[in-house]
Amino acid sequence: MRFSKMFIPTLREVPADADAVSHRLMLRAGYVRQLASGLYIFLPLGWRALNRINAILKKEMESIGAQEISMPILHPAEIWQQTGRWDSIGDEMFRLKDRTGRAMCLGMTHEETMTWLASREIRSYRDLPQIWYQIQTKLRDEARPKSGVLRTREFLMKDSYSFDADEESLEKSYQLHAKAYHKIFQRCGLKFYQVESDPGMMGGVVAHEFMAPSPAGEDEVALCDKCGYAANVELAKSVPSKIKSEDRGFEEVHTPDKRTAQEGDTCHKCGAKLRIEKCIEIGNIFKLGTKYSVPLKAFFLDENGSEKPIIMGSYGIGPARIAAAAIEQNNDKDGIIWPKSLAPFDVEILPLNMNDAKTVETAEKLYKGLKEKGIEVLMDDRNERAGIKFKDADLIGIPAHIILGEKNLKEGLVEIKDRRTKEAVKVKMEEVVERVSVTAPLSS
RNA sequence: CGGGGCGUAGCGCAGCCUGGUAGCGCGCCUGCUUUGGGAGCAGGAUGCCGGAGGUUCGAAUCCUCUCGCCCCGACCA
Repeated sequence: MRFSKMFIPTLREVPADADAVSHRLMLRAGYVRQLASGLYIFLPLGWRALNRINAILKKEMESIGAQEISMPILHPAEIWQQTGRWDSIGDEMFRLKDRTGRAMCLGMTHEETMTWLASREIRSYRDLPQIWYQIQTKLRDEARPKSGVLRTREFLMKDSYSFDADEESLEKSYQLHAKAYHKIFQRCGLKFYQVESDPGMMGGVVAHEFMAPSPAGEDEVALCDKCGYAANVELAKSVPSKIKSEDRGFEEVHTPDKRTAQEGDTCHKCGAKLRIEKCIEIGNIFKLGTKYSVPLKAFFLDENGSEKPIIMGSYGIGPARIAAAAIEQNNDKDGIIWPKSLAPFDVEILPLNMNDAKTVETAEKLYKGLKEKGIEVLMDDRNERAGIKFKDADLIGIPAHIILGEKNLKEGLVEIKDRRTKEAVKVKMEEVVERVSVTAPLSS
C-alpha cells in the first residue's frame, strides 16, 4: 500500500491520557483511536495487525479440529436465567429490553448460547466430540476500563467450546487447546507462561491462564525458576517467609488456606524462592464439566442408551491483548518493534527524496517486485522530508525498512535496515527483492 | 463503587489563585526555498475556555449542579 493513500494519523506528541506504553504507541503510531472510555476504533494499521493475529488463531484452531461459527452478541435473558448467571453477574452485564419488553443482554461470553445450540442439536455420543469457535465481539460494562486496549468494554475474543462425552475426552480437548495456545503465542512472538488459575465465576475445577509478562499487566504470577511451578498469585501455593511476616507485624491477618503469594515466599514444591511477575492475561482455558449442560439440558445418549450431560470446556484468547502485549514486550524509545508475524506489513520502502526521478523509479520497481513475491509492502511515497519518514517508520514498527537514498542509488545500492537492531546493510538494487523475500514471512 | 486528578484551537500546554472580553509550541492552509533523522522564510485560518444555572457592570477565572476522561484501589469470563 501507498502511505500517501492510507490513513495513518501519527502523532508527534504523546496524548496526555495514555499511560501504558502500548497505549501510547498505538495512539502515536496511528493504530487506534478512543471513542469513549473502554471503546476503541481500530484504524487501518491496527486492524491489519489484528487480522494477522486472527489469521494465526484461525489456523491453529482449525488444526485441532475446531470449527468456526458465529454467534449473536444480543442474547435473550432466558438462557442466562437458566444457568443462573443472569442473577449472579451484576453490573458488568449490559442489559436491555427489546420493543416488546423482552429482557435481553449483550454477550459477555458465549457459554449459554453455545450450550443452547448443543442442547438442540447434539443427541448421540456419535455426535461427540465437537469443538466450536468464533472470533466474536464481547461486551462487558467494566468497572474500570484501563490501559488502552488492554481492558475495554467491548472487545474481540476468540472463544472456543468443547463438547465431550466423558472426562477423558474432555482432558483431550483441554490438552489440544493448551498445545494450540502454546503454538499461537509462540507464533505471535510473545514471551508467556501457562499458569494455574482460579476458575472464578466460570465454575469449573481446572483452569489455566496464559500470561504475557509486562509491567502494564493487571495480574501477578508466582514463578519458581527452579522447578517451573507457575500460578496466579491468587491461588499459588507457597510457604510464607518468616522474616517477612514478622516485618508485617500484628496488623496482618493470616488466612493460611487462602492467601496471596508474595515476593520472597518459597515454592511449596521445591522450596526455592518464588518470583512474582506482572502479566497480561492473553488467554485462558477452563474445564467446565456440566455446569452449563445440565441447566440448559444439553444431554446425549451414550452407548447404553442412557442420558448424560455433555462435558464441556471453554477457551478464550483476546487478540487485542496479544497486540498490546507484543508492543509492551517489543518497543524502544522510537516506537513499536513488531514481531514479524504480527506486523501490519512485512517491509516498508522509504524513498527519501520523492523529487528525485531515480529514487521514485527504483521505489516503484521494488514495490512491484516485492508485491509479486507475495510480500506485504508499505511504501512511504509522501512528499515528506527524510527525517519525517524515518521517524514515522520507527514509530509504526514494521520489521524491515528499505531505504532509498540518492547517493546510494547512484552506485546502484539501497539499504535494508532492521527495525529492532537498527543495523543496515547496503545491497545491490537487483538483489533486494530476493533478499527480503527470504527473511520476510509470506503471509500465511 | 471509594479516593485523587484533569476538561482552554487537531495535539501538548499556559492563563484561573488576585474577574476586564484568550495565548504559546507543534500541526494545518498558500507561496518560494529545501530533501539521510520530525526544515527555513513570508503570509493565513482555527476556539459555545466540557455543559447548565448563579454571583457580578463584566466570568475561562468566583459559587452550585452536571457530563466526560485519566490514575490508584475495589471489581474483573
